[in-house]
Amino acid sequence: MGEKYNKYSKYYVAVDCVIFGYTNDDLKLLLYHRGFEPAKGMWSLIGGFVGETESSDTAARRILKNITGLDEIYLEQVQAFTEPKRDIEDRVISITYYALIRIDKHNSDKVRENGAHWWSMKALPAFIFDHKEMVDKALEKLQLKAGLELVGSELLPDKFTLLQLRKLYEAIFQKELDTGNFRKKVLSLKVLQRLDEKNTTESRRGAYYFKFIEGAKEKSFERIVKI
Amino acid sequence: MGEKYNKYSKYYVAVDCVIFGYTNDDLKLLLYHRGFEPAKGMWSLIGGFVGETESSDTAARRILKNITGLDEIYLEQVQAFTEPKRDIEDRVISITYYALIRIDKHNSDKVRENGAHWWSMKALPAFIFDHKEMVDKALEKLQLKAGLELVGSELLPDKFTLLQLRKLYEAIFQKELDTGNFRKKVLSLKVLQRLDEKNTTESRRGAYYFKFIEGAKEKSFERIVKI
DNA sequence: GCAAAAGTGTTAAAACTACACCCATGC
DNA sequence: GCATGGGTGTAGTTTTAACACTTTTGC
Repeated sequence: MGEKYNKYSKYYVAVDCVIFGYTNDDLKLLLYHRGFEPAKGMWSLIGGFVGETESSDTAARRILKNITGLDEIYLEQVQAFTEPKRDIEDRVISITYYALIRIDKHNSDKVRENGAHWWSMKALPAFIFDHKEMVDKALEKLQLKAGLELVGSELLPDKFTLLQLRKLYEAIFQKELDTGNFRKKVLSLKVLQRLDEKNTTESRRGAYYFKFIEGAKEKSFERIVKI
Repeated sequence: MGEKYNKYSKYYVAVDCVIFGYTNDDLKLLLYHRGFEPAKGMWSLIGGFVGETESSDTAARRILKNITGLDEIYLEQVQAFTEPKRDIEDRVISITYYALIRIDKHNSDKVRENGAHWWSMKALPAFIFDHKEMVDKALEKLQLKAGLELVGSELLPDKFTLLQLRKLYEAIFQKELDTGNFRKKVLSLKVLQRLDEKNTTESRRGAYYFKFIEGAKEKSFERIVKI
């Protein structure tokens, strides 16, 4: 390696992942419990250091695979957090990502082994360092995405009802949405296909299942929810 | 400092700034000419390394102040670029920012001394490393911002005509906008105040100058240009 | 008089919003 | 029969988009 830069300092570089999942009408985050001082008992995002041969994207995928068993996770960089004293131990630059996880597909034993737990977004615990800020930024970014294109295939089971989809959107935007209007908006995008099968567990009448049409990306930047 | 992390590697951390300015109906970028091999003759964003006591935000402000003489620049983080081999010399993580500069206010002598030049977005030169990608991402982010709130105070002189504002928007979105509709949309936001003074240099008839009303933030997330 | 930008007006289509209302079914 | 979500319909308003037209003034 060259030595042109050696009057400058180097720092540790880590990734932290805001892992969103969705079950039971509830948007959730996968978090680690911190079992040692300092900040023992608080919760942290799942993260790790960036290795010498990998990009931060690759590192995030490695870490996510490790803990959830899943490949091909939807992943987006949020931003870098760089305050010199953000980590108590030493200077660490954190590059934050958010990930969308199908809880029904992930390896829950592995998660448990690793000491991670799913927390509802409605009642999050105390975070270490600047992790709360990371979560806030990640949610903002998720809202931006969900407002411009229909998310769901990354979070819902393969087949789902429009109630489930609406509840997901309500969880993401943390507000209630009109049943009829949401339905019309979503169906107008032509990315969902109705199946000949009904879900009868969530309502008396039963609601048709829908699935995402393979490869049918809605025309970009349709507005789904006004933010 | 602690030694808990010392089995991990450290890397150089730099910031690169995509500096937007606007003059003569033209959106511009401030770039450095690279005077040495490798990649001699190509152009690079303006950047520098992050010091031990500063965050990347602070570093970006320091570098911007150095080259433009300006404090209080509008600055937003774009994202981190982390490919292991993105820099030829050694591994450097780049945290990319974009900045909006009032060209009429900046110190152009200083810029010249530093070997920087303004390039029109319409005809950009060849960039080193991944700097082209940084510019693309920065423009996307600027479009997102400009689509949701009225930018201009950061790029235009204190008083400006609606023609100038529209030309700025056309430069940002790289497409033509309807005169009448743009005018109505922009004025409906109630953030501009018409002055009793006309600009007669850009049209025969003369156009009223406008200025931004101090502190009048439009209600957040109005849509100005559909993206 | 012409060109060029300033500024206003018109109109149809599309999108948004807030509802009302009937349907199907398990309890 | 009633509560619950499923699903459709409607009506008023707002927003968008395209473009016509009138004004002003230097050349």
